[in-house]
Amino acid sequence: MQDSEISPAERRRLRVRGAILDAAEKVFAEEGEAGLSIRRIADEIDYSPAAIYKYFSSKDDLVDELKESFFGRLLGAVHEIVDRREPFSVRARRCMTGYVRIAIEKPHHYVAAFSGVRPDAETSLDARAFEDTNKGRAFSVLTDMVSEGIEGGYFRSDLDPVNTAKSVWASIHGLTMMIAHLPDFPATASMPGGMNQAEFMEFHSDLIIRSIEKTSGEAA
Amino acid sequence: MQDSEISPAERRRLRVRGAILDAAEKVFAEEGEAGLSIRRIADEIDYSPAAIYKYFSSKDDLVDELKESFFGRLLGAVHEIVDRREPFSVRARRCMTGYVRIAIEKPHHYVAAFSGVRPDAETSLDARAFEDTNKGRAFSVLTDMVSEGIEGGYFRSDLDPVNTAKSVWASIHGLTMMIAHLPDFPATASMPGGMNQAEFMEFHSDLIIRSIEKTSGEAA
DNA sequence: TCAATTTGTGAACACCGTTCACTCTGACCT
DNA sequence: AGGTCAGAGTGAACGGTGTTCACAAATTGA
Repeated sequence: MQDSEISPAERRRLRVRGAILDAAEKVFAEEGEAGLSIRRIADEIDYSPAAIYKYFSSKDDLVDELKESFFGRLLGAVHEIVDRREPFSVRARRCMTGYVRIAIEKPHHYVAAFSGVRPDAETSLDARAFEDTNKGRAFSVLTDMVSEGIEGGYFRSDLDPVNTAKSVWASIHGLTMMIAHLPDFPATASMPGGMNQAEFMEFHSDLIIRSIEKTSGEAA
Repeated sequence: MQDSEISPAERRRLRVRGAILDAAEKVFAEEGEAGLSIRRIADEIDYSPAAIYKYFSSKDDLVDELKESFFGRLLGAVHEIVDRREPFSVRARRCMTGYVRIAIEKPHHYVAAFSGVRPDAETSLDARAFEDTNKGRAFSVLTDMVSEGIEGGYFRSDLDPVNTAKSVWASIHGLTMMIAHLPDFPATASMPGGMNQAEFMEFHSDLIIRSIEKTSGEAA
């Protein structure tokens, strides 16, 4: 064991690396991927632009790490909701509204996290890799939630959990993207007394749940 | 009337403008917004880069026109579906699946069309402007469809058409974005016999419709 | 025919991501 | 202690971007 397994110079390296990520995170949150430049980060931490390449092999690499860590926080938040000791019905709802709520706290992050369209698309994600992603893990949480609902008799028993989870995810994702892209999404000028964001999130979640929940007169 | 109201030099101008848009459209469809550059367009039409600025005030302007015209085509296609002489139930379904199907024929266009996040977000769309947009008109078509469903007794009568249309739009939009970003979206390696894209679109639409349709034992 | 408007251009500006030869510092080994 | 060597950090450069501007060429109108 000697002393701490990892030490003197290694720590400095991690500190600088962290500073780069912090600076990038700050700029990214405020101005999005467009406002983020290597030179800008370098200015922020008083280094030369070239220095950053000693810590990240490319800007894409750096940004990927930002996205992944964001999705990690999102995953953690959703997980926390799902694991609560509460009736399934409230957990299911909060799982959806929570996803949207947390995601849109950092709209640029969320949008960017889904913009990983590789031009070639050559077997872009082979599921093995996908499940090693925070995005993949978030999907797993959703699948588990749906499975629990089916097994618990809350959701229709003729539904396939995986496909259902995908559909639910798509619907939630859609609302999130809408709000992220159209900053005052649910608002409508031609309807002054309309819903606010929170109310609409509830409304949307209601509809989603209604689409998969067991109809009243059905056997378990 | 003399001759054609608009003529000799004006036509040449429109022709060049069109050529620029065509070249841009081609590159954009193939390589997305990333691969599109003013110099690239200029090369394609054998003009100097500066020449383009005699026809468009900025690259954003040019791209906006591309997006708007794409959404116009999408709108037209959806409209065509909605206006068909068919039972409401099939029109409603095809309206959704058609939206997704046509949108993902040009993934780059669709994604870009929703990426108009103005950094300041200062009253970005004041509804008056929104309804003058093809995006806005597409939303109107959806609202009308929902209204028709409610009035015809197909959908729950306690639903507000505007908010319901927004929710449906969000869900459809979500699936479209999923497919656009994750090229082989519905696929799952851990589930070999999974649905293909078309099947999943039907499945997703089924769930959406089920969430808003009248439950069996209910009065009109 | 002459003047005026418009179309097109080449060069430049300021930015971008990235690379490379280079210096310098700090750790390690004898 | 001195010498070596990996690594951090840098300035300059390359090729790319959107955009501007003064200027030349062409087309229009009178």
